[in-house]
Amino acid sequence: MPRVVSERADVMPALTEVFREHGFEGASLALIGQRTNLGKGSLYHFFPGGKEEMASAVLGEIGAWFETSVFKPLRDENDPRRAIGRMFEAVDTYFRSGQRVCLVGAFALGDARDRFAAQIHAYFAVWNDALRGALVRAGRDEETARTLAEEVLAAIQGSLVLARALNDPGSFQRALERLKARLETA
Amino acid sequence: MPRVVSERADVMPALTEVFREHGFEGASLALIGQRTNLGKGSLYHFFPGGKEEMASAVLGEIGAWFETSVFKPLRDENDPRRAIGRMFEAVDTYFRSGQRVCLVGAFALGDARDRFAAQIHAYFAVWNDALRGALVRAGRDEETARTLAEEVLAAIQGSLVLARALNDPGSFQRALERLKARLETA
DNA sequence: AAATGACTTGACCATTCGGTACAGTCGCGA
DNA sequence: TCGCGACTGTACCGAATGGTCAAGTCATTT
Repeated sequence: MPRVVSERADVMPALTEVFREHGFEGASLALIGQRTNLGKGSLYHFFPGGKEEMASAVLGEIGAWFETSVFKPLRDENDPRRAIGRMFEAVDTYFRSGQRVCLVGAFALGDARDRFAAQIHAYFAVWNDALRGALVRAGRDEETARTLAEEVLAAIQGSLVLARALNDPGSFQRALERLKARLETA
Repeated sequence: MPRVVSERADVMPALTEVFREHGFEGASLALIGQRTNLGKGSLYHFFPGGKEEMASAVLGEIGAWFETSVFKPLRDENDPRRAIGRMFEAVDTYFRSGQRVCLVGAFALGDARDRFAAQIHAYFAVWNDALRGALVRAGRDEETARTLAEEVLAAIQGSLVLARALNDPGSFQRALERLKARLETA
């Protein structure tokens, strides 16, 4: 039998995909095991806390990715308009132009909401804040920026729901285009 | 022991709430039984197809409610602006001003997507169509109406996600106000 | 009053669940 | 070369899962 020494990081992509496709309750250890090519022994070696720790790690990784690829640029980049443009690019890539679902959003709507409330809340709150800040730096007044940021987040999440429900990724792409256009016009 | 003769319709509200709160996988028969005050025997008497038929019935009832309370008025009412206003009222009531989640949206994002693809698709497609039609009758050109309808549906769904994630029903209410304002300005 | 049939109960079934235990297998530092 | 510790597969656990079923209980019909 092959000994494939792996580390936690190696299984994260597969783990993420399983939770994204099946939700928390739907992702059984059996399924996780076969998708990661890891026995329960290994799984519990890397995640002593079991399924809950696995899901939490996935949320953490997603949060970290967005932090470096989206939130931080929104806060730090000199040109806020450029940062916002990059945000849309990153979002489009991440959600595979609407073919992928937002795990955090799915968790928020489902039964995993309470269990991971803090991480789910943080994801959206931090994004909202970073975007609002960038909009202010781009010249919007505080109130408009607040409204716009909330609107953008909701539109992204909602269009992902629609894309998935109607089996039409175009819903997501069109939403992104609309949002870009709206944020560009001063 | 009390004999409480019930019919299918009596258990629908409780059934709906269980699926809404726990999703398809998360709603166990034990949970369903205690929330409906019905033993498995009765449950299987009313829904021979088991959990799947229960969830399907719930989706059907939701669809029917929206059909008579939202879609049909959008299509048939003489004054399309009035119909749209009523749609927002109905939606606000139905989702308890953002404290309730959209079961159809939650199913669309989760693992129940494939199982109930047809019903999920129909819900959004019919709504989209009815709203687009009303917007055209209200004076919008075909293309604007199509875009606006899609935008409204996505905004509603997205703001429900946000409301739930941020634990702030206000996200939903503000979204509804914004949408109302946007659809009123010709 | 007997029969019917919708409704209910609770025991029961095989399967799967998340999780544990443990006997290994190997890479690596001493 | 030896032993430690990281890693892995598998057998196993009790509980819970979705689902079945026989044996009722009654209100209604006849």
